[in-house]
Amino acid sequence: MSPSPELREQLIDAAERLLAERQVSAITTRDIARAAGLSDGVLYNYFANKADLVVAALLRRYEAQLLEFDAGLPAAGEGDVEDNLVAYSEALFTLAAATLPAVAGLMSEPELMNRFLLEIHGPDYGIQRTFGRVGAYLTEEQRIGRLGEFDVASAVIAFAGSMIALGFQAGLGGGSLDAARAQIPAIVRTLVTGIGA
Amino acid sequence: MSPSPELREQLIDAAERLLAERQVSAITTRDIARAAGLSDGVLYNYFANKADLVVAALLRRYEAQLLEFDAGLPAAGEGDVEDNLVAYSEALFTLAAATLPAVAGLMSEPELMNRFLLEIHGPDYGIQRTFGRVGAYLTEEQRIGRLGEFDVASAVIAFAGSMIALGFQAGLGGGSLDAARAQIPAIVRTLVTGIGA
Amino acid sequence: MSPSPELREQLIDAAERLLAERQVSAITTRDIARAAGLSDGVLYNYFANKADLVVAALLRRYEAQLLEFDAGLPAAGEGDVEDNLVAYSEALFTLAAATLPAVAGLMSEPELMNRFLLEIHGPDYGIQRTFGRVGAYLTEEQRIGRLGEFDVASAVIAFAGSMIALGFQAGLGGGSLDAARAQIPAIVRTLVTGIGA
Amino acid sequence: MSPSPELREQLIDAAERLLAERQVSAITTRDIARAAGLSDGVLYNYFANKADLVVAALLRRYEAQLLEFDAGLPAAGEGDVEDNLVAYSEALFTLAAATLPAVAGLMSEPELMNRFLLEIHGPDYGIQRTFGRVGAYLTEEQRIGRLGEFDVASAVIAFAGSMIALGFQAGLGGGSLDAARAQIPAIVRTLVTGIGA
DNA sequence: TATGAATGAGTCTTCATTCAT
DNA sequence: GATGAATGAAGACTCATTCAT
Repeated sequence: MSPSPELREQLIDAAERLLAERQVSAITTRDIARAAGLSDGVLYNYFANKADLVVAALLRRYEAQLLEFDAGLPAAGEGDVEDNLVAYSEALFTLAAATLPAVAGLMSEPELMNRFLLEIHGPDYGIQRTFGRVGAYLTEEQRIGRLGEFDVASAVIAFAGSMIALGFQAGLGGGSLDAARAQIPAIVRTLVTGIGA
Repeated sequence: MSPSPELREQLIDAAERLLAERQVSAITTRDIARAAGLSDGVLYNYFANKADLVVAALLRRYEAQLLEFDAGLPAAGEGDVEDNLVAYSEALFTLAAATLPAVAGLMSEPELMNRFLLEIHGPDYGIQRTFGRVGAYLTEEQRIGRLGEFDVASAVIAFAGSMIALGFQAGLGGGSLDAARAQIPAIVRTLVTGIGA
Repeated sequence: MSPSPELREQLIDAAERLLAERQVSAITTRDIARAAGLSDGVLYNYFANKADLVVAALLRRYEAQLLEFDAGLPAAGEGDVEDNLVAYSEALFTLAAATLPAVAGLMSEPELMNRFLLEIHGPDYGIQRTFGRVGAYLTEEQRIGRLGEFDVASAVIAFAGSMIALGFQAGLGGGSLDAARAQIPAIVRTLVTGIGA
Repeated sequence: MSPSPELREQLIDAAERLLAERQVSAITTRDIARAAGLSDGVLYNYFANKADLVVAALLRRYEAQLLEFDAGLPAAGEGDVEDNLVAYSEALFTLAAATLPAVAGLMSEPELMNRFLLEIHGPDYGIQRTFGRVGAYLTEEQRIGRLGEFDVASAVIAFAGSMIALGFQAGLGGGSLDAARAQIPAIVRTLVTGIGA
């Protein structure tokens, strides 16, 4: 039907779509084929096996979310520091909310998990990049004196972790993402001022 | 053989044990029966289906970990505040490291996940209780002036989240738990002082 | 239905029966289950996989044929030597005709072939036993002077080989086994007298 | 690309090559197409189906081996009779070693087997020709008195069968072809002198 | 009530064959 | 005629669940 082999794309798209609604283990090769409007066997014309396709879809999904993460992040030295930190935190929150379910779903498939982590652990991917972006911002603001003395690595964990916890609460508790997002400024405030006497 | 239905307990115990080493999806009803030294069918005399048994086992497991969490936490007003916060953080970290894999494993079985969350969202369970414990400590220290002004709910998220992120890093990156644990004091320090100028 | 686990036997029986009419590769697990009047999955309650069941069936089949081979073979020193050699040859022919198709069918499944040969290469099985039986007879007749000087190993190959070739001709050419069997005395005669001037 | 349909030949060549290394059942149409440097579908422009192509390749292969068999066989009346018989036997052994695996492989595909046998049973092919060649030699040597009185047909079976048995032993027992070949003179000697007292 | 054998739907994967370009 | 992507039937194997004993 399609003249050129963009069926590969169709398959990845379909898998990506399904990944957005269900866990990996709840998606069958037939599901993917159906979702792509293709027959059962096509998959194996483009991928060695189900795992290969799923990893491709996960990477695509992840990459898209990373791009979104990068977009529109404020630069150090501009605007209000705390506002900027809120912006960074919101991006982290969005990323966590979109990424965690899929990553968690991977835990039931150790093989997939390993494949995925292997692919993702280049310098351009994932944790490195995300945390790097936040760390770079904090470092720079610190250098120009708009933030105090603190351990940047610890701060990155605190920011990322808070957003992950917020995402978890929303994801698990069934609460809305928006309600969770509303808590971000207060959390940022707390991280900025500290809780010490 | 056994006259009284403590087979139910045996089954839950066995399932709990298996849950400690493998993901839900990698555990078959036969595995559980074998581990319990019982026959394949008993399960259905005490539980409607596999899901019911697994949920029971997860709750048991979770409860045990919560008890451990509670044990030995310092009281407000005693000792050094920051030392106490490190103790709380370590307990949170241990809980996260022990709990996250199992919870993540649940994500592949939406039905189980829902059932589990439903059960867990009583006031005596889970996040409420855990967060409550931390929150109570912070509130009390704040009241007696050993901590400053801050939003307790936000602080709880910051502490819990940092520990979750640390656990994630260790779990996914393949790093050791001990290496991760070593970072706790620095993180607590950051949370106490804040990052503001 | 059946009270005791003789389903294992039923399965082997069914496989053996199918093996008598078709090649291994043309027999599906479902075929075997159907033939045994059982459901698709039973097989895996008694065997690790299809190969295990097939090997068991092949061995059973082979063993039965070996028993038949042994039965009624004349002893050295009794009766007419050439008559005895005809009897041995007929037994070899029967064995070859019954065994070759199945063994040949195995060649398309290297794994099965290896498994089968491994099992069969005990001293009590197969070529060793068969050839040994013929070799022992020849050696004894030679010792008591009812046969001349010759290399026993070579003679065994000549006898067995002739019968295999006869079986092949019948099997492949579509000729009847009886027609082939009728040629045995002449062949034995030739082997006894030799073709030298 | 190629204007004339010698693609047919390319396909047969490729199939023949693959047949030399694997069993029929382990060769896919795609394998053949790839080996021929052609596309998956061409096959069906020149053959009704896979079976047709495979049969053509088997015949080609068989024919080549028969030619090789014919080449360099000694003529009756020349040289030493027993040396000549060894030469014939070696040729038979080589033929058996090269042919049996492929033929055995066919047994898993009854349809192919039948087609192959049908084609092969012309007077110019196969057993007829091979056996005929050996038979003709024996008959002639017998006529000129260099061999004794014996039934030629039986002798042919004895020679061919011994070589087949030797090939089987080597093939199944895992022994080397050379080791098997070394036994040929002793076997020929036995067939010449006979085993009678 | 406990047993554990039997069930059979469901999973991934392979591959001969077709057919639009 | 040649291409090679698409098809879909079929195969081996797993496992939650049932039920006769």
